[in-house]
Amino acid sequence: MANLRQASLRHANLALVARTVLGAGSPPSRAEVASTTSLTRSTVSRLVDELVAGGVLAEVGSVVGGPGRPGRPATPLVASTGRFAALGLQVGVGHLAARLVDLSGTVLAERHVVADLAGSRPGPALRRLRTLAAGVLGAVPAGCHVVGAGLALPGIVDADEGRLLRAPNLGWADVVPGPMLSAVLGGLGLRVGNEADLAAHAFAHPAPGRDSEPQDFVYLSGEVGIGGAIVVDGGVMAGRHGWAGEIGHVCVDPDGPACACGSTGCLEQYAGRLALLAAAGLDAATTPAEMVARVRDGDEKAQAAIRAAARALGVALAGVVNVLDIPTMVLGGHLAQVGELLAPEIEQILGRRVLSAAWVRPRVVVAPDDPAPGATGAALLALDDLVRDPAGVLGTS
Amino acid sequence: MANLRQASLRHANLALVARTVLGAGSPPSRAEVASTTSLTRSTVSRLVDELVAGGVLAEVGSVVGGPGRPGRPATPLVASTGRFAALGLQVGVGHLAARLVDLSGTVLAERHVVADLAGSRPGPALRRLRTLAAGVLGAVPAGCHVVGAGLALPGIVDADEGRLLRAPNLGWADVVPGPMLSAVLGGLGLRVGNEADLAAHAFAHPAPGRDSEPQDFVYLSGEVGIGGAIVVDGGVMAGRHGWAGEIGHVCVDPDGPACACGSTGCLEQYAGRLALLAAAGLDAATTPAEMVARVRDGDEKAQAAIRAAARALGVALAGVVNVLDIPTMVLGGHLAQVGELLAPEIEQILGRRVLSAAWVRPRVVVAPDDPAPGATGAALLALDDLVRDPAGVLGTS
DNA sequence: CGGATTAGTCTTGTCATGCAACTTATGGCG
DNA sequence: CGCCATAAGTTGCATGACAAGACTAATCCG
Repeated sequence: MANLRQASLRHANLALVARTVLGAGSPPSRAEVASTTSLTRSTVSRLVDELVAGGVLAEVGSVVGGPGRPGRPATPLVASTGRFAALGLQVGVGHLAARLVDLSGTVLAERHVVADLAGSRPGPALRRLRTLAAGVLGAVPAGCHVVGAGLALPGIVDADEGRLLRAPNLGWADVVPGPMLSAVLGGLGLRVGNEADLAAHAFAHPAPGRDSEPQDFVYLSGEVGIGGAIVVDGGVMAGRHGWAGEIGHVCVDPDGPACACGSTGCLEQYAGRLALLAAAGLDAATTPAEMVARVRDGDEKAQAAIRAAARALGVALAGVVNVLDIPTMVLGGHLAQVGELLAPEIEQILGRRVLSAAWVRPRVVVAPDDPAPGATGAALLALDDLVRDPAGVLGTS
Repeated sequence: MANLRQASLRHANLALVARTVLGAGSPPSRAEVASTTSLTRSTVSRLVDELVAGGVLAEVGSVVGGPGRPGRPATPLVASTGRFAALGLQVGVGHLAARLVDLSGTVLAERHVVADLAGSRPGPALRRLRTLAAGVLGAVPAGCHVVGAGLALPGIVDADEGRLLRAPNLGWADVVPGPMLSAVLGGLGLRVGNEADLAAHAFAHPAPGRDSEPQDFVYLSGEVGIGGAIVVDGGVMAGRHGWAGEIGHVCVDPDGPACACGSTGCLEQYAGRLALLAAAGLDAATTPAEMVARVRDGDEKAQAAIRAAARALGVALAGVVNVLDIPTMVLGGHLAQVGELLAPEIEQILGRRVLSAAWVRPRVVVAPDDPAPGATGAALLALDDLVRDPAGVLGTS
């Protein structure tokens, strides 16, 4: 709750103008920005000129003035491409990824490798990630400024200290990845976050400053276990210590099977990837696509496993919806790949178990197939800082 | 996301100064306010003068300047008493209440009646409430301006439309109380809210602009069923439609007893007041104090009922903690009255079932005994508007 | 070619804050 | 008792950000 001086005013309005342009469906003119922000045209003009000079925004060359529309044609404004970018990294249980995303949301460069890191040691894995990051950073175009870096990790993270506290599925505990990567990052400063939180951020924001359709939802990220994130009004709810969203360990049945976390009947024991495959009598290496095929072919054991998973998800999510009043669920990770099978049944259970279902029917959405949404989210998070305070990168701070 | 003009700047800084004074532990001087807000002394002086002239703040007559402390003595500032107030109303299943709370958090007037409203009709009940409100408003001191009114209701509420959608324990559905009370309220405008949400607000804020210790917690409000509220950073999380916090209908055991809401195994079926008494083999009219006495006297059935309730609460709350990372639980309503019995056992279960318990041990707090905290919360909510934008009540808007 | 229309720029005025000097009120010390 | 140090609060001036409205630019249409 800092005080406000005149400069803050300018900063806030710069951010407002930047967000308005970035978030608009089609490139808006200065005049349009003025009318949507209810700033005057003169003020918007001045702020836009600064943002264009600073490389945050750009004027589209092609001037728009269709027939039947008199008057001076507008100069459409867009996020500038390839001027500011951020590095997004991800360590998954089955892969490593690095991405460079720019202010317009374009992926400028990308590296992705499959790697089985279950039970691995952090050092070698982070060295491999460092190589990926170096490759991506080598592809930075001339004149492009990398403003930040983020790392998505599948576990409980202390964001303030940049520390991974515990990642059961990797077998890692108490790891601080920043120093290991700093040789490649230079002075960039690495922001560490939970994979589900960052994937959820990417789902809510296809590009910096832009909002996608559901702005309030619960995101489920399945890789080996099940992670989750709560998104309210486009922002990820971090919780008191940044550990919110551990939906995988919500209790579905107190008398259920024991979980590695020490509790019993956790959701993960029913709908985690390994639990799902085991219940279907399949090998741990079976791909989700194959599982889907078996269910469609009438494999009764696989069908029962899907039904059990959907039931567990329905019970757990109904509790979440009752508590949070967020009636949209997004299935990501392995849950996305079998999402078409799960969604109808989950929706039916939610309809029965959610108190407010009579007014607003909960719905289940399947996330797009992306092997590393956490990397994108990590990059977007760093770029969001720029959007929130564009004055920081302008000459006059 | 409105734009900022110079006036907004002044409004924001007025609010900042007002909050700083109201939220301070001991009455601060202008100079202290300047240093905590990092505004300059001159700016603070000007803003404080305006707030004092407008009746929001007041200077304490007794000037403070102890020995061993040279320099001109400070002029302590406090919230002005009896100049601005708000009306808080509450309809419970067992009572009606009206309170008048002023900007310093002082209750200027109060009326409270016991009434069994289970299965009642809204009209007569609201007429009785109107009488209470009139009584309280009749006690408004001269020169005191009533700035708003709020109403706490035990059910699902549409705050924007001021409509009670459904209150199962009252037997009410689709009621709009505003018009019924407008004769007494004048042009005041009634804000309607969920009882648990407003009680939680009162717990988080003992007075307008003042924060009490836990600023992140889950509040449970037991009357007949169980309501709840999520408080994050001192603010009640409303959810997408304002219906968040229905913890009473979180599923504890999918194979458990049927609930009136249409689901099975809801928390309310284990820890609701009636369920608790039934499990203990006691009459529905038994008071919580009597129940506590029986447990302490060794009544095994009562002890078992408490244990079952604690177990259900533990399971449900563990899910909430895992999802939200809010490790503080506050027991209100009838749960507060048997809270001393429940708290230790709930804490133990949370310790086992919460993933992050190893780092931050969840704790259970018992709310102070107040028959109508929702009424206080409703009044505080209206006063918070004033604190958030004091310019509204000053001469120059 | 001129009028209508809309986009964008420029000039002037307003107003809230920062800055720094000033006034006020008190304690301490010779 | 009187002077000085110290801290609180006030006053006048400079800065800078935005609003208002006039002005210029570019296009369509008749």
